[in-house]
Order: sequence, then C-alpha cells, then structure tokens
Amino acid sequence: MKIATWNVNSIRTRQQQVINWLEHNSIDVLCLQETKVIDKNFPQTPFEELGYNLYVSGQKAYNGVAIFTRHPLEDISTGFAPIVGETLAGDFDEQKRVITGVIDTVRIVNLYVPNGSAIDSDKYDYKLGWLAVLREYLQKLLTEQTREICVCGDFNIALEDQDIYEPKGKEKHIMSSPLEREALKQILALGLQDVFRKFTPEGGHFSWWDYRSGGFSRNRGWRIDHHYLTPKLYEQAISCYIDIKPRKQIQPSDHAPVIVEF
DNA sequence: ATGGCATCCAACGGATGA
Repeated sequence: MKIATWNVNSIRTRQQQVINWLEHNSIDVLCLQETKVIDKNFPQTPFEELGYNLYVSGQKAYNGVAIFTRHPLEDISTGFAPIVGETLAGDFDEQKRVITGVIDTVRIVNLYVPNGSAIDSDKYDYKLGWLAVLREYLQKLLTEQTREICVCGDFNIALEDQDIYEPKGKEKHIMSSPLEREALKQILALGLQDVFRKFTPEGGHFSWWDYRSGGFSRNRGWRIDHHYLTPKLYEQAISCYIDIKPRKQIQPSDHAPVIVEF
C-alpha cells in the first residue's frame, strides 16, 4: 500500500498532472493540499474514472484538502471541531485544512498547516495557535483509538537544519523558527515518527522549492511535506521517497509528492 | 530584497503563499 501527500497549489490548474501521475504510480491513498476550490466545483469525475473515492473539504481561492482512496474511507471528519469540540476549535475550522478517515485499520490524517507569513505577523500567531489545537486533536485520536495513524500533509515546517538548502540565518524565517519547530516537536512527542528519516538519514532532500529565483534548478529547497507514523506503522514501512519528477514539468506545483509504502 | 513567481478573484491590482 502506498500513501502519498502532495500540495498541488490548485487542483483545477494541476488536474491533468495529477491524473498523469496517478496513472504512472500505483497510489492507494492520495492526500492533497491547497486544492483552492469549493466542494461543488472540485473536478471529481476524472479521478473517479481512475477508480478513486474522493473526500474533499475546500473553500474559495485558498487552502482546501482532499483524500483520494482506492477503497472507501470510513469515519470521515473535517476540521478540528468533531474531535476536539467547538470550544477548542474556535474559528480555526473556517479555513479548510484538516480531513481524516479510516482505511482498513489505519487512520489517515491529512493536514495543510498554516504558512505563517512572517514571524512578527498575526498569521504566525495563527499558525502557532493552530498547532496547539492540532496537538489536542492528535492526542485525542491517539488516546481514544487503538488503530495506527498516518499524519501527513504540508506542515510548512522544516524540523531540522538538514531539511533546508541553506539553514544559516533561518531562525527568523517562517518554517524554521524555534517556536514552530518546538510546537511540532511537542506534537511528535505524542508518539509519531518521521518515516522519511527511517530510510534517508542525510540532508539535501527537499519537497518544496520557491518558484522565484530559480529555486528548483538551483535546488534551493525545503523538506516541509511529511508522513508522521505511529510506531507499528513506522516499523511496517518499506520505503519513503520524494518524487521530484512532477516538479520538473511545465507549470508545476511548487511542491513535489512524497510517498510512503507498506 | 517590502525583491524574484504563481494562483485566485473578478481585477487588470490585491491577497496569499513559503
């Protein structure tokens, strides 16, 4: 079984590329972020014709997440509120960034973590607040359920310096500032492991490259798209890799898909 | 580098991304 995560930066713009990629890769579960479309306008049919079940949670212009699965999902929910309650979720569910469902004995959690804009901005505070609620959300899922969990998506955080092409001076940069790294480490301390590092200990592997200034051709990248697994799933994983081929195409997403295989 | 490039809305410039 292969579970992929891919920030496509608009599913309507990237529709044909995602179709081509699915036709050439045997993906069982595809978690998408930044679909950027309301649910009724999501291009469902072409993906259903490929044999996928679609579960979407979108909004106009921004954010949006979706899960495609070969076998139907169960126990699906979107946003924080169904798991942590309305009080703790507050207004965070106005932005569509969370969708989850169960396949076989594995719960898939697909996340689009807020970008944060700049470390002295309101959006950065929003990112930290969102991560605090995410911790409660995952703690609930981990303690109330006995099944294994795969938490994947665009985290907009590079946890270690080796996840950045040039880490020097990045402590004041979003995606690598100490507060957001600490917030993510506290989430992983609940009992989740970065499966990419099971197979690839060295740095220099990235999942996002800036469109500007030739980021990709100069390999000025960041590894910010992740699969975090509970221990038994982590043990069962047989590979985890970043597929940079779609990033080389004309009019690509700025992110590459990341795949874990069991 | 308040830079670079891409996407969306419904403008033809502004917001957002990371």
